[in-house]
Amino acid sequence: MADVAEKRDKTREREDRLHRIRHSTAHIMAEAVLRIFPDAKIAIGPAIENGFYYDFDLPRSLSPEDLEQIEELMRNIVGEDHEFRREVVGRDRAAEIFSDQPYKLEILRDLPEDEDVSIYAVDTFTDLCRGPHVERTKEINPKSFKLLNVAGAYWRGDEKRPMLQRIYGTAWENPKELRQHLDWLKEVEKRDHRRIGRELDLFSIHEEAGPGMIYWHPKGGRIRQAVEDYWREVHRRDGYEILHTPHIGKSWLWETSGHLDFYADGMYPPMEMDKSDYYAKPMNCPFHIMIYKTGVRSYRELPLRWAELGTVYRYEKSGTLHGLLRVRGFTQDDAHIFCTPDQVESEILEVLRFSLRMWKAFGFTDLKAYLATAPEKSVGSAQMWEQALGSLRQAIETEGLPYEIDEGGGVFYGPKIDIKIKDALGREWQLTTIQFDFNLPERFNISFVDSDGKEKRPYMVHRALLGSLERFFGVLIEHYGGAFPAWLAPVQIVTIPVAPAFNEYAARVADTLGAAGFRVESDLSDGRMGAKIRHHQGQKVPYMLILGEKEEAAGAVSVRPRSGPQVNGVALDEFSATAKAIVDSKSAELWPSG
RNA sequence: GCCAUCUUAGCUCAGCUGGUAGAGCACGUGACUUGUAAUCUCGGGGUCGCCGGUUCGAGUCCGGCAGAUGGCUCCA
Repeated sequence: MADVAEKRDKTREREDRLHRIRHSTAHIMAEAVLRIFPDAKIAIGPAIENGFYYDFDLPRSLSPEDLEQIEELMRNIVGEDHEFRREVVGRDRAAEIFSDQPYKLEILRDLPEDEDVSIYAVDTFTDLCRGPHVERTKEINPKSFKLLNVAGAYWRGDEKRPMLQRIYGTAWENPKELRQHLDWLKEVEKRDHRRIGRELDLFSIHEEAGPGMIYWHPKGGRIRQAVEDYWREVHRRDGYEILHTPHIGKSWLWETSGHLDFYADGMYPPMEMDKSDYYAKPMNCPFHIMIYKTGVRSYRELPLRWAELGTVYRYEKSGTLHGLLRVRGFTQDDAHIFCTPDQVESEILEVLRFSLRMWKAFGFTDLKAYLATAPEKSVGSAQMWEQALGSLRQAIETEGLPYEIDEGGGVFYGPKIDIKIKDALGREWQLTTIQFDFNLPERFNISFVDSDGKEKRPYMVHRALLGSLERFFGVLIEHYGGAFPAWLAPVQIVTIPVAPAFNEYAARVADTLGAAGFRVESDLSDGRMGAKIRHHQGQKVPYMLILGEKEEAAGAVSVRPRSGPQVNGVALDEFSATAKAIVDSKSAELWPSG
């Protein structure tokens, strides 16, 4: 126990130290920028994950060469070993110091009146700042920070305010950590799903046909099919029914749901037909409610668990689109649960468990939940919020999932759990969401007949586990770097003859394995075997089967798993059985070790 | 949508201060008939993102538009 506490203290100490270093480096950068642009207006410059930034209002835009120059200046300043001096000053004095810094004056104005105002000075640079900082610049290693890029950023994040130039940098305790971080950034770039998507021929996007729209190629389609097959199977097992609903709906539907009032900006504009306006759906829920309303529902038929791989369209601003991760058309793995108040707790627990099982199957085990409570304006009674929140919290705690409470971060129509998953590079992705909806049942006036014969309002829960198939695909690609486990790989096996004389055997083996249910190809092209191995290794095919005279004579194959050493002379039946077991178990391992 | 940068062959990229486009990979062809991460030969392929301007002449300079990239913002 003491060890754990000690370790936690050490971690916190290190984080604190890094925070000081980063924040102080940001100040040094501001000084360097001011030396080059004496008229620059400075905004804010905090420490962030892995580094820092500082926002400036400058007479001209910065170039990469400017960054080099700034970085050089920073090293000089750091090398001169200046002291960081903290001083508490009166407001008037502060206003005087920053009289030609309008952004600082604005911050000063917004600080609570009873709070001390502190300033930090280092060398020639003084900043309005709460701190903390390092004591002297020698605590910053001149070889352990690097400026990364320049980006536009609105003052105070408000698009109506001026656009500033933000310089991002990364800073560490020592050069080795910096190098590791830069390597990590390289790895991130290598795994970029847009690059891998092209290299492995998985998907494409076409500006001339509509940005933000995903075209799944045959190999991407195979992966999607494997995902969907699994998804349908586990939903069936978990008592869900699968729905299919239209892509467009008349304005009545979106007026009733409230989307046109609250969400019109996010919707594609209407198509007019027969004097009615039709909208592409941004969500599936109203359609599911229409199905709910086709009959009188008894408490005996609840809970209803209705799922749909429903393709929705949302207008996303052009600047926000990003590969598969931010798109305008996508397929949600959506479901709506209609249940009685008594069933809420067990339904939520089951949804959460279901979600955890699914993530495990896809190879994600590091999950964290975020529980969002009521925002200022909300619909639904306090008692409903309380019960719903209680069931969410209960479920998280029962499952022992780490979680944080996002106070007031909920949406107006109900509390929710968002689950973030951590990928192989330690990045968090928010995909799963489980949300109560107190709004739509009201608006569409849905009900069930309870055991006492009275009509009551059911609880409605939205949930998407993978989120959207497109976004999930992007995360999956980056998580595995394109080296998918055998059950997901678009091509699971390639047979490679050592020479053309064995083409016939390679084709026969491929046929046999194809008949056994594998996604298999034979490479009978003209190239040398070495070139074929290189090619398919690059395509990250899980199994290459090398076939020559010895193999053919024995009815065997030599297995070259994507990872790990080749296994020679495996009987074809045995290979087939072993590979099938690995595929069926969704294992990340490709071959039994030992 | 906003700021910055970018857009040359299917992909990755060269093309200096303006003088009518080039490499590697990929693809096609022919040869070789091969045992573990690139065999050799020859060849096809680009209205240099689109529109306009400056110029005797624009891939190159200027303007507009589109898209992409890095951010900001948004994501009831």
